[in-house]
Amino acid sequence: MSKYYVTTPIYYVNGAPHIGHAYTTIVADALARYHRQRGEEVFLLTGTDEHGLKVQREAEKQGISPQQLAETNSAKFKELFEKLGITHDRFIRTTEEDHKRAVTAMVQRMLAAGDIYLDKYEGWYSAADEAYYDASEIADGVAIASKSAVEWVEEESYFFKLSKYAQPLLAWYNEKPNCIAPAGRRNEVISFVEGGLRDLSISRTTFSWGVAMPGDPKHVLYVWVDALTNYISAVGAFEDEQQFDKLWPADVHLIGKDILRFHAVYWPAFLMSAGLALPGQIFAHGWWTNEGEKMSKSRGNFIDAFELADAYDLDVLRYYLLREVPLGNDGNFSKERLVERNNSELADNLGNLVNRSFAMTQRFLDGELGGYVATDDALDQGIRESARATAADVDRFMNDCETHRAVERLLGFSGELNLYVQQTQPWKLSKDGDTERLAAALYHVLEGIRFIAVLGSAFLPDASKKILTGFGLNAPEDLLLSTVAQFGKLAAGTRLSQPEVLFAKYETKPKEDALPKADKAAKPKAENKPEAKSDNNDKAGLIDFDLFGKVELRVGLIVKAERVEGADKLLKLSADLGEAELRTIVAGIAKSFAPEDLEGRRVAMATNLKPAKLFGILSQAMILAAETEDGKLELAQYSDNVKAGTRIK
RNA sequence: GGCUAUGUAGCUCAGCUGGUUAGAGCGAGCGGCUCAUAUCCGCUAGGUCCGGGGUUCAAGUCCCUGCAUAGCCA
Repeated sequence: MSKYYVTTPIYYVNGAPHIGHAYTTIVADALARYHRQRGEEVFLLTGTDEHGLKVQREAEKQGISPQQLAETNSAKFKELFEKLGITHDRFIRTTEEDHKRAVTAMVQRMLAAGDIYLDKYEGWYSAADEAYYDASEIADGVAIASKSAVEWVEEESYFFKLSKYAQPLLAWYNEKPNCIAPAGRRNEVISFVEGGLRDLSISRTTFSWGVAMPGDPKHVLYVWVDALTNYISAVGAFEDEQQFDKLWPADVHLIGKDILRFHAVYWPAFLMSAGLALPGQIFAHGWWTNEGEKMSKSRGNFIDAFELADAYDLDVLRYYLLREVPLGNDGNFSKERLVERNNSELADNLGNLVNRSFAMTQRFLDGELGGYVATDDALDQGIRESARATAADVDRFMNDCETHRAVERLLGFSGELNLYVQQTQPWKLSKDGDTERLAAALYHVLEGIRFIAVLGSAFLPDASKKILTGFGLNAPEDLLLSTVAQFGKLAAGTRLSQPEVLFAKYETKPKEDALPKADKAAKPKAENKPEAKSDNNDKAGLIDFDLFGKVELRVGLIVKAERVEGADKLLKLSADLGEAELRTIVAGIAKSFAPEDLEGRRVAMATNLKPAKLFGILSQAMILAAETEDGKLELAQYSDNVKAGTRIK
């Protein structure tokens, strides 16, 4: 049985998990799930990096032990991954005993190879960055790049003969063109190594929270020797030969682009020194920005991973992250895009396809599936061919870690199935009593849906499960890719049960709260030609739903009301519409209401009308009112149960 | 500053080794169906393929150059 070993980085426990942590881990999880479907023996590794000066200092600050701090923060990551439904096979912590033993053994091997020597290090060091800087990189006592303080340090340190490995590394990059991906990253690494490698300091004497240098315990092994070794310690290096031989080398180390050098240069060099095999591939993915803004500590705009998991359906979040951006590119996390993708691709396209197909089978065939017939019909043949091609394409894309293409392909097939339904028109076949053709058509759609459910299970595990359950396919084997090796496996006589709605639509939020109100309403483009197009629809007096949908009605809480000087019919109102600022409304209702009667009322307002100036006051919404027989006005009113700003539909 | 990418319809992007009228999805407009989560299907966008020069019978697709953006340079 072939195996697949995929890793995420281990996450440093000095901060809260954010979108980046969630992303890497979700990608790795999708890859792992897919390979499990192939029937491979899969090992998905993630975990936390817990040693180092920063943890030690933070713990001192909090008055707790480094171990306690690591414990608490590591638990957050573990909790996150449970929440995200990550199917890791091990969550490793660098404070675990077997890991520490492996680190020691690793260094002993490197010592035995003659690659480690004792020397003195001097230079500018930043504790915040845990990095040394060249004199050219600092100014005014701070590192130019990170703005963190540096200090001049001289200390005894063990060094790894990295310089010795420049040529072997270049040979490796050359022999295995895919060992570093994407290709652009590979070029970066090559040009870096071609520039020559300096030996690497691998120990510190300035702190103690870590694994001791074998034979010289006043030295602590520096972060990367310790951390990188997790990839082998987690699978039994130096201890469980059977497991280690089976799983190592890893097939993919999935990492963020910021730690590329450590993985593409140091790590293979360490492995060469220790006489161990090199990983199959190091894949560096990009960063997410937050609504177009770079996330940074100074901005304080990290997207909290827990909030993300709470805000969106897990399938939708996975889908969005995997679909929006090719692995390796930077991406922009935009709520609007996520909602758009959910609504149009998941809900409208796939969700509705499943819903309509099951419903038709229920209604026209009493929920019972006919058997598979390899019909001659060209449309049917097209679906079969597409199903086959989709399976093949998804497989190829997953081999290349092109999750966005795999997902895109699946949705493309879903679109083809929608088209097929439109073309075969089962409702018409039912009416005409053509049950044979009807059964064949629905069979093809449903079998196509089963392909999507199986092939998409790594991306949309929950939805996939709901669909398969609808077919009565609940066994773990029903997920295997072998079940989509041929078209036509859905058994005759299968009784369907309608799955619940797979993807609910999210409301599209107006989200222009930040803009001045006048600008907001001035935006609609139709304004340039105001009169031209108004009389198309109203011949019949009916309007489209779309048109109605454009009218934004909301519940506004009147917080203040006053008379408008010089106008006996007008009141000036300030209303809370759940926005950052109150809106001003000028309403012609003074004859029916005293200002004090209105304050505190929640009433219906049209909120996306073009603002109008009345008596020099800009009115930014309109109140809905009905006239009584005696000419008084009454408002459309809501109780306190309805929050200010709620959309009326 | 050096090196490397990228710059294609309103938005997000495909366009392999140069070759008929430059594509997709979303958005927008119009029309059709009614099984379905008001969903689905069809038609419509007339875009200096960043600017300039060159190679070629023929260039988003190759070369040079300029501009812009991004990444790497311990």
